[in-house]
Amino acid sequence: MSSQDIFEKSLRTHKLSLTQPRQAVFDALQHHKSLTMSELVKSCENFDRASVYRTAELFEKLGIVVRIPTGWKYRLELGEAFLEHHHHATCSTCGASIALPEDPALEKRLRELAARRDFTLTTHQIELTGTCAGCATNS
Amino acid sequence: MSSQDIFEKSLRTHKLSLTQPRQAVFDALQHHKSLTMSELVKSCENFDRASVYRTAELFEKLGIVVRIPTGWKYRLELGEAFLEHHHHATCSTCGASIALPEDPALEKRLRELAARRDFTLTTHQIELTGTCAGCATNS
DNA sequence: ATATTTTTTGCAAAAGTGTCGCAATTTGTA
DNA sequence: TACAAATTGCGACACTTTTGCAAAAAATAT
Ligand SMILES: [Mn+2]
Ligand SMILES: [Mn+2]
Ligand SMILES: [Zn+2]
Ligand SMILES: [Zn+2]
Repeated sequence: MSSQDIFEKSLRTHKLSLTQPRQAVFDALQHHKSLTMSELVKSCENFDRASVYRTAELFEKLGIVVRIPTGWKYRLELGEAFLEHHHHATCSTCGASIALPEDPALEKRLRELAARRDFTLTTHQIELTGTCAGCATNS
Repeated sequence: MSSQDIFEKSLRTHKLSLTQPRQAVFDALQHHKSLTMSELVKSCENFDRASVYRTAELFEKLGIVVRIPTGWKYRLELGEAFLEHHHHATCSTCGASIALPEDPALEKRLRELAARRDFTLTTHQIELTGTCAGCATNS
């Protein structure tokens, strides 16, 4: 089952139309791995800003995209149905967003932490902040 | 040494004035535990928006406040000189924010993860989302 | 295929967010 | 109290995001 299929199925399941702006937003997310809102708007310049915003909000509700907070802005990525679960480190000097390797031990630790507070975990977010290798060298 | 003392000392150390807007921003941060930018601006309505922004930026540089990315906005909290390092689980049903127990093993794991990408860690953020014990029972 | 119904879009306007230069005011110091 | 330096408030500006609504597109029924 291709990403496109999963995408279409998700819309169908929720009785939503597969429209041109929605396809364009999905394509942009597949092509670029990770986008800010303004990058996404630029990628969909044939369509109205408002439509892109509405689509992004909708996709987030459907779990098609996830919002990744990176310092002051946030980035959009395809959700877990399309990409492996992962976290990011954001360089506060150059703004680069670095995907981190999977770490099952870390994930397990989080589940245990939640369990200790009788908290039923549905999702979580980890964001590392600091300086990337490149910026550390050139300073 | 009170929080106020630490605050004043931080300003003095950097040869910065203790002004009315700065005190107001600090007070707001102490009173509310955690604020968005617009909440902070509202809390300091006697002062200009630009001053509040400039103060928030300054405080962040001094480490008096930390920026906590949550979803699409970010929140401001007093930094580690004023509050213990901690993370939260947020109940998506009732909105409760549950402080999590310290977990040195988790913190260590994060440092190791960063190291694997040659990333110099200055700070990090973890946010668990799910259902609290109370809401899980009443549903 | 075409008509009908429903959903979604584009537009235009407005509200919200963050930044900047500069004159006026406040602050620290003597 | 007076002076010099630091900071503020103002006003303007450049985005960014949200909203209502008529027009267009998409889904459904005929
Ligand atoms: Mn990623
Ligand atoms: Mn931590
Ligand atoms: Zn960098
Ligand atoms: Zn709850």
